[in-house]
Amino acid sequence: MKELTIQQKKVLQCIKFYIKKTGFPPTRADICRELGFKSPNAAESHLRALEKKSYITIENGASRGINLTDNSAEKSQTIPVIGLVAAGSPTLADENIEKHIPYQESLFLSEFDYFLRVKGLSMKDAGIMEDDLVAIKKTTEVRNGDIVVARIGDEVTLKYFQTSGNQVKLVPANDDFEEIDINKETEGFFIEGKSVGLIREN
Amino acid sequence: MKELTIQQKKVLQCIKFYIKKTGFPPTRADICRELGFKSPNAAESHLRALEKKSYITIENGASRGINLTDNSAEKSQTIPVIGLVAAGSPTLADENIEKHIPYQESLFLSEFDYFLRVKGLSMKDAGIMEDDLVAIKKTTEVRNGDIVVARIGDEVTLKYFQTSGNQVKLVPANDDFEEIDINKETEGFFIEGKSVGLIREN
DNA sequence: AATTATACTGTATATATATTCAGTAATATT
DNA sequence: AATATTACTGAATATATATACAGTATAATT
Repeated sequence: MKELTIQQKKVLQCIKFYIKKTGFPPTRADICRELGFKSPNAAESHLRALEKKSYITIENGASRGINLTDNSAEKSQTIPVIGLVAAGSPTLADENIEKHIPYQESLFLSEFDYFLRVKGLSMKDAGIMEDDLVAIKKTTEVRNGDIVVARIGDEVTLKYFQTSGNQVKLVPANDDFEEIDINKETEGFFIEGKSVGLIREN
Repeated sequence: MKELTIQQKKVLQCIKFYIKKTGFPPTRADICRELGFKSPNAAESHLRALEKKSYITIENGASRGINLTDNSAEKSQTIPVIGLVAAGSPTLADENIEKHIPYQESLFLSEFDYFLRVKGLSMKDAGIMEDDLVAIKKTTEVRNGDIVVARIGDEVTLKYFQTSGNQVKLVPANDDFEEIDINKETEGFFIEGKSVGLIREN
């Protein structure tokens, strides 16, 4: 995917905004009006550049024949799914991202940043099963009873959160697993976020 | 909402299809080509009729200035959420619908018809908790091991499905509940559909 | 040093498009 | 019985629109 120049980005944004506002794509003249160009050819050449870099397609001869490609879809419209591997941290780096799911505003009651693919059954009694997608909100502000994503060094786990004073308990929802007792100040210990929802795809 | 004539419905469908296909609305000539009219005025007058009945708006003077109104949006774009009450059947009748959720094509691996709001913990060990939303596909073709929505008279339950011969077992995923044994031909017994996914909103 | 891409203005024009007017005809409503 | 609505054909036209051509200028690439 070729990089866009600042002006080309502006034109692409203008097209998206125009479609959102009116329901149909802009003419060359519309783009000029929105962006302050004085010649329709300014819009024309930007459009051809965007076409060349395949952010749009242009139906030749048709009025308003601009079509956004899949490429040019808003990135913030999709949510990454991250695999929870035993000895890996759920970062938003590309290599950890399993796939993207189209974004949906009202899917859960609160906002969230990514989905975590669950491995293992340590939260079974909380109704969280293997391969479920847990919606994670990135935050360090968690309360007792929250289901949190905790990192201890390279290990990342999903557990109930319990704290008193400087001690933290990470409690599994499965008798076959043992709870983790750790000091808040421990090197490498970190709360990545908390669960705000769940999706099971089966 | 005023009723549309058959021809007006065809024109509205044509507009929707054209936008889906090309990304921008049709011209009068496009509509004529699609529907076999020989005069652009045929399209024009249908458009004005659709405008009058507020299924579309028309931006005068603009080419392809047709805009679908909220009225004309496809109803299937939202999914109903139905409450699973102890002594009530999950029908799609208005009084049973709790709310609507915006539709999302790729949310689960297969298609589904509605969400069922879970009451009780009879499927706890399958990771289905109180107030979860189970995505239900309406079908009678279910297999052993599927989680199904079964109706027995006025009662509706979510259970594992097991069959051999003419006998059906509806098995809970919780030792505190008892399994139901029933004959396929029993009066009032019906498989409403099966679970194909789950959402937890907490 | 030559070429290409970016970023425009300004003019011109073929044609794509909306839209009006004049009809015809069948059906529904008042 | 008169009027309005639906459902078109057919022709005409003003204008909306895409698009080419001629320039100017700067920055990046080969």
